[in-house]
Amino acid sequence: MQEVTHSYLDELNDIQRQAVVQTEGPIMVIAGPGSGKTRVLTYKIAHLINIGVPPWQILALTFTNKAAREMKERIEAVVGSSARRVWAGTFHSIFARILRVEAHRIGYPNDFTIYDTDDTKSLVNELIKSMDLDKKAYNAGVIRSRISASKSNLITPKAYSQNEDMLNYDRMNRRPMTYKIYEKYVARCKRSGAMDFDDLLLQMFRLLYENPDNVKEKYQRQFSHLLVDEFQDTNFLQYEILKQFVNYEDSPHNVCIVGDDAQSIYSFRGATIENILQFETDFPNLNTFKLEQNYRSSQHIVDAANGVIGYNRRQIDKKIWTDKIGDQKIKVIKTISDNEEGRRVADLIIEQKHRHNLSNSDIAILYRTNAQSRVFEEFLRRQNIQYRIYGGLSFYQRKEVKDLLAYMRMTVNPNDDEALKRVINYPKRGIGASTVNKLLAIADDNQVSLWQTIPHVQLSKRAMSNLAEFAALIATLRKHMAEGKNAYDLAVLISKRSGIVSALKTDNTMEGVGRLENLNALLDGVKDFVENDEVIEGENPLDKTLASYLQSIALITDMDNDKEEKETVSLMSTHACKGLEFKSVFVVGMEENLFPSYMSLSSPDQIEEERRLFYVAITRAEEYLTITYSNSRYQHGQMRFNDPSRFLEELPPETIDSVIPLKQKQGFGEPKILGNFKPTGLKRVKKLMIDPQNFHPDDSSKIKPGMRVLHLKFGEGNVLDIDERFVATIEFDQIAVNPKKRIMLQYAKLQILD
DNA sequence: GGGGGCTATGGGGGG
DNA sequence: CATAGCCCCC
Repeated sequence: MQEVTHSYLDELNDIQRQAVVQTEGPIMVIAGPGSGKTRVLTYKIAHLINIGVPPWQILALTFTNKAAREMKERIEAVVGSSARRVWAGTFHSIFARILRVEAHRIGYPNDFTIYDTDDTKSLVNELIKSMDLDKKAYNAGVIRSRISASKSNLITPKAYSQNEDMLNYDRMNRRPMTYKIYEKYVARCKRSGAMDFDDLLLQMFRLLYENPDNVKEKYQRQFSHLLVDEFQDTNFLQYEILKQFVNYEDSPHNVCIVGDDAQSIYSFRGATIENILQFETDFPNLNTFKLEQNYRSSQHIVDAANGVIGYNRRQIDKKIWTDKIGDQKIKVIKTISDNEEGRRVADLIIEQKHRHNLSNSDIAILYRTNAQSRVFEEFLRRQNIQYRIYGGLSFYQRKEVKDLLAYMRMTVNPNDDEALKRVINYPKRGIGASTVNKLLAIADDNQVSLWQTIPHVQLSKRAMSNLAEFAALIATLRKHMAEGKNAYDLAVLISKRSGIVSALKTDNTMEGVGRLENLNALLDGVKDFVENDEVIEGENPLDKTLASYLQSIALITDMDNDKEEKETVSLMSTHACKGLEFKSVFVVGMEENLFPSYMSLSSPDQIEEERRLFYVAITRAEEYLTITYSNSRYQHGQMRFNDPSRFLEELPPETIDSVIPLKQKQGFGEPKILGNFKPTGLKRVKKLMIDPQNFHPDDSSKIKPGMRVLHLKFGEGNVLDIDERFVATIEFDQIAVNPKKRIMLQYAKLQILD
């Protein structure tokens, strides 16, 4: 009725608009690459808010934090700051947030630890060892993924132990005790007050399904409208949770899923396209919208993508088209070695930048495996081209960072067995494997955490006193936490008291210095967290506890860092590139055994998934697409000779520029590092409005309405109002979107200007 | 219990 | 090639 008055609707094509303005009932949007999918999602949410749906009743589940953040920013540009109260985030982060409030209802502490992949692997390894199993047959990674897959399909340890198919499969692979490891694994996580990534989904499901204190109705009422992005990448469990939210008596089924079967690339972690088909069955009065116009790529790229994906058998019928002008064909380049490939790509980047006036940020290099990034780094560095690697080892996975985080985890939740194992003897305090094994045995007998066994263990005098010292350390840290110290003060205290800092200070090697820098970067990050003083209207008051900090970082990935950073060439895996676009894209390493991966060659389904992955990669390009492959490359430490990828033959010939003949060049000799590049991971790039040197915050109790003040991040502004909770409303001059910020004076760093 | 040096082994994508 | 795990010696 009022839709005509909303100007953003003019920015949509007919189909997009129909999908946006239908605000009731189930909707499915099949969205080809570059078809304005994000635009539909964001405008749909903006539209819901405009017609009066409270933002906090909207739940939007995305695939990455980055996608959620961008979506929120774009909604905010349309409807203002109320957009921030939309529940937008990844499945994992949204459910973690809910579980922080509700976990006690299903037998977990609300301050539960989140185990990352390393933690779970270490736990599985420990169980394999303690059960005296052959660790060749029982590969921790394989067992871990069996457990993960079981959870994702709602198969409990009990169901597993009664499932003849799964047992047979394990027997055939000479690991019949897998079910037992699974059972012990679950018990261990439980008594450690820990959830792994799958638990964030599984326990969320349990919470809704078992429905203690009618908690399900609470969330069904709260979330009146659900939206799911990248639905093709959801697994069985995620879909079951979705249905728990949506299916109840007289439910309006306000659920909108957006996805593209052709871009389903995560079956290895349980994603299933079946969910799309199932959705059509489960919601028969569904309206389906197909977005087929591609606004991103030029004709040849779209033709190539259509050509390639046509080789897949099963797919939802659609035809992607574009009216973008441009006769740029796809370049396919063959090189003699992986080194040569790196050099050619770097040279071409220089050339493109000059010839087409591109900047670094217009360019991406996409590879199948993260290990391929090395040669490109090397040559980009030589050419003095700024770059950034996304993915790979994230900052939070570095050893020294994990060590300090483990102490923080122990402080928040001392029952966290994995954290305890990590730090009980780091820095060295004379508590070795035999002591830990004793603790493990007692813990197992009594089904308690390692921490809880400490008062009961019998050891030699010396071991006892070492152990008592460790326990006292943790108890002291916990005392400080109970006294209300904020996360930063605690983190500094922990880094000193634990001895981590002094241990690293004695190491004067380059590595040691780097580690210390990383620790400081971590502490800076905690400081950042504590000093963030912006209040989001209607949200809980700012929580600066260590537990809250740990929660805030548990689910961030390498993709989420440094969003402000520009002017770098992006290097990332083909998986990580989903949802992004660049003027110029290089898809490298197009060889058999690499892309498609040798792991996928035996199964037609997996080859099809590799093809979809290639489809995703090439559709990132707006204007220039360059594909390279190499005659030879170092793989697994030795020289390999792979054939060109089968996917190259599937590119329609008329979309390809003549294959550029291989040019032999002399080698460069020893690589010379030209400097001026930054190591990845430890940067903390925050846009500051002013030079911190010139910033001298005043006592915030002196701040009064009408004053002119300076804020480190937001710049100059006028204090409009201060309410009874000492939250100031300040309008900042240089903030374009929503210049009025709510700042909690308790944490505020403000300098008075007049 | 700690540390150094050697051997064996595995090496995909990510929340 | 990188790392985990093992053995041996202190």
